Amino acid sequence: MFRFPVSLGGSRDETRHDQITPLDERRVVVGEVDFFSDNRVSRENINDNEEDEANKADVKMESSRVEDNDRSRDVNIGLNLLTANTGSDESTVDDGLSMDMEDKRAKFENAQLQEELKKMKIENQRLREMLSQATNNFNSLQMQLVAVMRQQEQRNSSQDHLLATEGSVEGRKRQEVQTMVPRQFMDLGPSSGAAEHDTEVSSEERTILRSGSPPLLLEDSNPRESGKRLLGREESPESESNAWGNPNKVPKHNPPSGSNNNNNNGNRNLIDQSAAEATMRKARVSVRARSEATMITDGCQWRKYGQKMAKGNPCPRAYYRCTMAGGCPVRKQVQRCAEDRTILITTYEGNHNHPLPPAAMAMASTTTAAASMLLSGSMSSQDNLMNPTNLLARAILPCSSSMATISASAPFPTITLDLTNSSNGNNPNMTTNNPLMQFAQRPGFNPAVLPQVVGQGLYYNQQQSKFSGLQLPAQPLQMAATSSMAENVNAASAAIASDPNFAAALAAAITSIINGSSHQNNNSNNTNLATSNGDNI
DNA sequence: CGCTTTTGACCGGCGC
DNA sequence: GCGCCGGTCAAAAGCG
Repeated sequence: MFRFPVSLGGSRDETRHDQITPLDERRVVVGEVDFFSDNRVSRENINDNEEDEANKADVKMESSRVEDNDRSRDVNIGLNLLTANTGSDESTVDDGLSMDMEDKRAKFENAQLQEELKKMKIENQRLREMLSQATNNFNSLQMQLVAVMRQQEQRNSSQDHLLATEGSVEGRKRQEVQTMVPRQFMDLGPSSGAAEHDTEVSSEERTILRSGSPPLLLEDSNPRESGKRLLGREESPESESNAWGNPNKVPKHNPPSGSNNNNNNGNRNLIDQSAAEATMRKARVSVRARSEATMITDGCQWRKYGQKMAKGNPCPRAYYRCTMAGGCPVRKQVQRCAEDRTILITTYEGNHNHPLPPAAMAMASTTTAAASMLLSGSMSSQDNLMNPTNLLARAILPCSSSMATISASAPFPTITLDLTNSSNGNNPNMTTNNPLMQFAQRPGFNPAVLPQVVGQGLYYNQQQSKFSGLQLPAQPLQMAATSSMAENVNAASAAIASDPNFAAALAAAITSIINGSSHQNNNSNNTNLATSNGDNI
């Protein structure tokens, strides 16, 4: 087991430049875009610094707490064993033993003690991973709930008018019909020029978009159903083999559950974990950023294992694998945008199965959160990963019609975090409705640093073991309950400006996007968060 | 010498 | 069945 230097003042200049980890040193690539380089963070932002301090303190508390736990474990274990030892010291039976024997015994017991300690640490690690998994699941459900609430709110507001003008029975019927066929989002795609976006929209996707929406499944419009499905998916022992260990055998779609009935508790968690990994493997998080460098610096250690020329793009696509730990399933693809070669598109897949340095944690948390968010909707249907009722699609597509594409045939759901921020000027509304963009558009704020801001919020939460999920509910629900856009904006802004908990800010931001989408159906033609499920590289 | 990168071969999925 | 394509493998080369 190894520990990374916990330098959570990641957003401060001096820490970044003075405390470069050995890994960082090894991996410095000339000209890389360093998303997490602190000189990108405006020091004018006092709040950020204050939050850093606060989080630093929190993390310190956490680590000290962990140490305390370890100590307490030590004490407990030690007492048992040492008691025997002490007893032997006082025992008249052992009086005849030489000091040499005592010494050997002490050493032996010390070794035993250390062994025990190791086991406990491993167990502790395992428990933490389980807890993290549970948190992810919770987040997913939370997001679904928020989206459903928003939908209902939308329906209610739109139906109020209908009910006022028509008979109540007629209105109720219409409401039911709308509930059954929530296809307004898919319709937006082709009509709003999704295909014209750029080469990120594959020809396949264009075909799909032109050919119209695939049949919609109804389950996802029902919160209970989707929740059930989500749980069913997560609890189903999808596949025992680690998808990453054998990448070629990763099923592109979830096989029917029940293919494996090995449900003894010992394996259950492992199975759930591997199933979750396989699930996360399928979700991709794509980050677009302007960069002349060959690769962005995300704090992780990558090894290139392949390069291919992708169709429709003169720039080669490079494949990287995380090498920070053996068997880490995380991979990423790096490719330049065909239309604008200054844009570097990095696509992440999978979850790290090892501790990460703070800088890497930022991006990892961001991608994990995005993937979880994406999967919370898309994966709830076993029949079709890209069911258009996909939560994220529902949430985001209306306000991102020019960027978001949806295809029923593409293998992997992908969420795109667009940090190029190239067309903000075209849509001033977005700057007020999207707290992420509010962040990015602060004076002196480089949009490329966005993942750091978002990611560290999650990171801090995870490090505090309080977990973002446990803190997410308050604000998203609160936000979803408000119907006024101005309130949303204010709440989101306030959350970011004053709340040291960045995860809450993230939640507010996401919720704001979700809420904002309902107000921007007509005039929004860009966003910094888009979904697609094809290879949009 | 060990690690990383390069690059052609290979494999599986998918459409025709 | 065949070809295309994306993704991965693995041997060779490069590098410190």
